[in-house]
Amino acid sequence: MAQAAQAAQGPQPGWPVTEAEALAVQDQLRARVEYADHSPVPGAPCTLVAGVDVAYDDERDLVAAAAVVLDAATLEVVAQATALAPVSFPYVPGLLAFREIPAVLAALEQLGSVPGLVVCDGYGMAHPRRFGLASHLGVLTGLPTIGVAKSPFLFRHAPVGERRGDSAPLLDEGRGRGECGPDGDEGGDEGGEEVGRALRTREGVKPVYVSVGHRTGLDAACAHTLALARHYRLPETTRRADALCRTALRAAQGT
DNA sequence: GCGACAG
DNA sequence: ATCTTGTCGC
Repeated sequence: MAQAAQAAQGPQPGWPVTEAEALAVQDQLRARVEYADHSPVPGAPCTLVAGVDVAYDDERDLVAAAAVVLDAATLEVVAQATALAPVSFPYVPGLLAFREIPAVLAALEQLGSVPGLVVCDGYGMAHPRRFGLASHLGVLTGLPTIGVAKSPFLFRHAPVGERRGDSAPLLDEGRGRGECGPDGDEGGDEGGEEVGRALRTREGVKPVYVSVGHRTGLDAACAHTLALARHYRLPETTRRADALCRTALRAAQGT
């Protein structure tokens, strides 16, 4: 079924060290994001969907990543892998990807299968510069990706309906350092550009925040999220990856 | 200048 | 993210 492996390599040569370098990398990679949908049919039998997540121990300079592959229809685990790496970047809102990606890539590489979609714990297009960790991971792997976050970051949205499946546009009203300026059409009618969606996956529970990463459309991203979050607020992919990376980190700490 | 700010 | 006990409810 699964295979748990580990790797302990440092950040790649050329990995950004300063914020300015990281910003430059984002600006360069952002042009390679593809917005046409190439993701699988949501919930289709025998298609593979992966979830990735990381856990930190800054004290010991350690980050543990996990990648878990599920059957999109049954939500059963098909494969999983973990990887350890040194913390490659400090936490800076807007530059999260530089902290998570090296370890996540290592975990994905040790997977025995190639998923048709990768679900990230965070944002994709819903990012001050439209290049969140889901976008970043997508460009580096070429895989369709989406971001499903637990809080709205710097965006706002109208109240979301109470039933499962209800949603409201996530709007960028122009904060954070991204863009400002009075020119250009923001895409939306009033209130800013739609960068994602606040989506209710469970009745009476706080919504999740979905945005497009690479090679996936927003409608498809929401459909995938709903198909993966049938039992809990968060997609089964992120729940499984979260549990696995915590276990991997504890195991590493006891070493 | 100050506060907010995915994980 | 992480530090942390019990508790109310399906």
